[in-house]
Amino acid sequence: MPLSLDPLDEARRQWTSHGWGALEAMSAATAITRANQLILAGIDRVLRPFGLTFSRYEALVLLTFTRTGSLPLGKMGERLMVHPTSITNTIDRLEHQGLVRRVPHPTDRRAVLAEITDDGRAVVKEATDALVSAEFAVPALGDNLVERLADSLRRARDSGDN
Amino acid sequence: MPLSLDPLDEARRQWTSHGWGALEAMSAATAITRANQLILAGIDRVLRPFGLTFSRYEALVLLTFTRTGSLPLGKMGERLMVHPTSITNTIDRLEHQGLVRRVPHPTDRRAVLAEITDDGRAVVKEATDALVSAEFAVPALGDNLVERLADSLRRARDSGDN
DNA sequence: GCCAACTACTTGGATATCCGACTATCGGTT
DNA sequence: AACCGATAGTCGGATATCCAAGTAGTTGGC
Repeated sequence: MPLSLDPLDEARRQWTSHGWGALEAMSAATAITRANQLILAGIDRVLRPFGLTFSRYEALVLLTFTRTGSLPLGKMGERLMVHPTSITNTIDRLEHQGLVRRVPHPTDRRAVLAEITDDGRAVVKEATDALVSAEFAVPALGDNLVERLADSLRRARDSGDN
Repeated sequence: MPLSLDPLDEARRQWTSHGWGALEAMSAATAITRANQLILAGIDRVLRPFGLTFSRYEALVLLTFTRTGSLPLGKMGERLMVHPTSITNTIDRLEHQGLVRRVPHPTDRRAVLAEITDDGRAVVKEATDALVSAEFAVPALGDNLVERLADSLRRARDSGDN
């Protein structure tokens, strides 16, 4: 699935000729959006045989990285930068798949811990091998787009008033 | 909504200490995912007062950039790199809002053109002004993340076998 | 000129995400 | 000790996205 740069270039051309501003920021935003679409599609395709999506995979990896194999849902949402309700949904599905289980927090009765199961650990291991082999679908972007994206971001930073 | 780089750094540290591979590709994929979450959230917040999402805004801009103010749905899906069914959904909503209308393709009776309305043109103009003022939410990433993201992408390109 | 293969779009079903609102619990203040 | 604001998670509703499958129309080969 090669990305033609034409749409991005065409957008820059049209944007300029309409006299609209913030060209670099627009380019950066658009490039990130497209790159995300490509990478997410590629990663999800690699993960499908394991019955996982990138969201669920990320959640499992997070649990793998803790000493106890468990975390409060809220902490997971913070780390993954998603809304609390998204984590509830993610853990619902992982729990239904038997890859994590909900356990009560030992000291805070409001909180719920997600704890990875043995099955969960096994699946993460296999899925990680597959993702590493696929270089996380980043190569799917192609040298050109990676370079272009990096350039756009640098220029947006340099020209922005942030 | 500042992004702490800690989660990304922490992921790199843990990933390395577990002896997992494709570190740069993983970092690039994760950084793009996070950047996309931030930018999309920022842009959608700017667009909400206009009753638009980024998807619908992009579709309207695409139509604005054509001579006739219209395009076949399939072409739009190609340009925006989304599945045909997503465009159907997007145009459904825009049509319901009165910002575009479906018109039959003059020569191909399979195809459907989406044509921007006067209301659509007016809304795009206002929304664009707002987005330009907000620098497309790219500044929300912060200098650090933009630089880090650009670096990750470059290193992923250099270390990848693509 | 016909039929098979292809193309354009839509429909139905699934997942992920957000927001607003709600319940339960915690903790500091008075 | 009681209360009240803050916190943790869940529920209902909305949007965007994909995939599989279906319908309608087009086109090329024979």
